[in-house]
Amino acid sequence: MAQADPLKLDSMLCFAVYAAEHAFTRFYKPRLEALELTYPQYLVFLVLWETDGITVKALGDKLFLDSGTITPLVKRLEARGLLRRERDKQDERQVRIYLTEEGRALREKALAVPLAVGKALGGDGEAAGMLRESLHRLREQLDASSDS
Amino acid sequence: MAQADPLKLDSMLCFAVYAAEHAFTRFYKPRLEALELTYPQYLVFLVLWETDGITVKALGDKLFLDSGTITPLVKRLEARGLLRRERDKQDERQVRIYLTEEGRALREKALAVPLAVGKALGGDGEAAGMLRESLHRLREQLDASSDS
DNA sequence: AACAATTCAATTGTGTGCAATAGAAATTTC
DNA sequence: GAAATTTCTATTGCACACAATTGAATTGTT
Repeated sequence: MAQADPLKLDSMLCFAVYAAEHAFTRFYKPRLEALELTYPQYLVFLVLWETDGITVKALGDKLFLDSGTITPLVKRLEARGLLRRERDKQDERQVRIYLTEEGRALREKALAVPLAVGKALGGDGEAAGMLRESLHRLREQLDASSDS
Repeated sequence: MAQADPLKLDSMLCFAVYAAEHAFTRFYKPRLEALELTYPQYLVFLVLWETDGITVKALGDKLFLDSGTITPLVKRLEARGLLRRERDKQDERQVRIYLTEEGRALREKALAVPLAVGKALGGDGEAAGMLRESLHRLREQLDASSDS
């Protein structure tokens, strides 16, 4: 049966995504207080712990953020001594981001965060994995249509 | 099999939600240009077209936004003559929001937007419906844990 | 009725997020 | 190898988004 009212808020996938995203941010906030990180800052560290020395561009590509967001975000983290920005010697257009000892050390505290998520969601993580893949496909479909 | 690295970005449900939300915003942006609305402004109108005369508080509850976000957002729409804010006579703490004729007229143009989404996602909408319900449950689980 | 507690909208301050632009550096084209 | 194009970071301006606070209005208590 087709939707009677095509503009009904609660029937919209976009709003379900929007609301879930805010719920995640609210959920993370108190859990990230021990690290003194905001959620986007936490995402930056997830990338850096995997790939130290990444360029600003590559970081933005991974997180789907542009330089207008990344640059000030990373600068705040640099001001706190958690990382260091350095222009690439081979290609001086690029700026590479390196963790400081303090930034690397944050990782230990961060391990508690995904545990809290797992606890909140319950289950064995299979349902969460399926949902994650559905969202991945959704993002690809939306991005593919955005170009055209 | 449990996740080898619990801090791997691409394995995280939170990031899948985060990225999908941004993709939706990017997707909507050009589609909402005909209405000259941002995505959050569009959400406000979805509510108002359903429930004209709603209070600022109730609007915030529906969209999971607080007064610090809603108040300036609605004021911008009022400045453009799309709606009108009026203090409730019975309870003067409350401000009710009423559509103007121009705000009501926007609805016609808005009908094209969900059609574009349906086209981008393909299918009969069943998969989208399932995904929407999964996200709804996810939000409830996160909010329930946020309180505690 | 008087006072305390609660509710609600608005404001301030900080941190994203993106469009548009600027400017430096590298690459391509000729 | 000089000029045009592209790539990359940074900046500016505008719009969310939330925490914390304020102040007005209402409700609850005695």
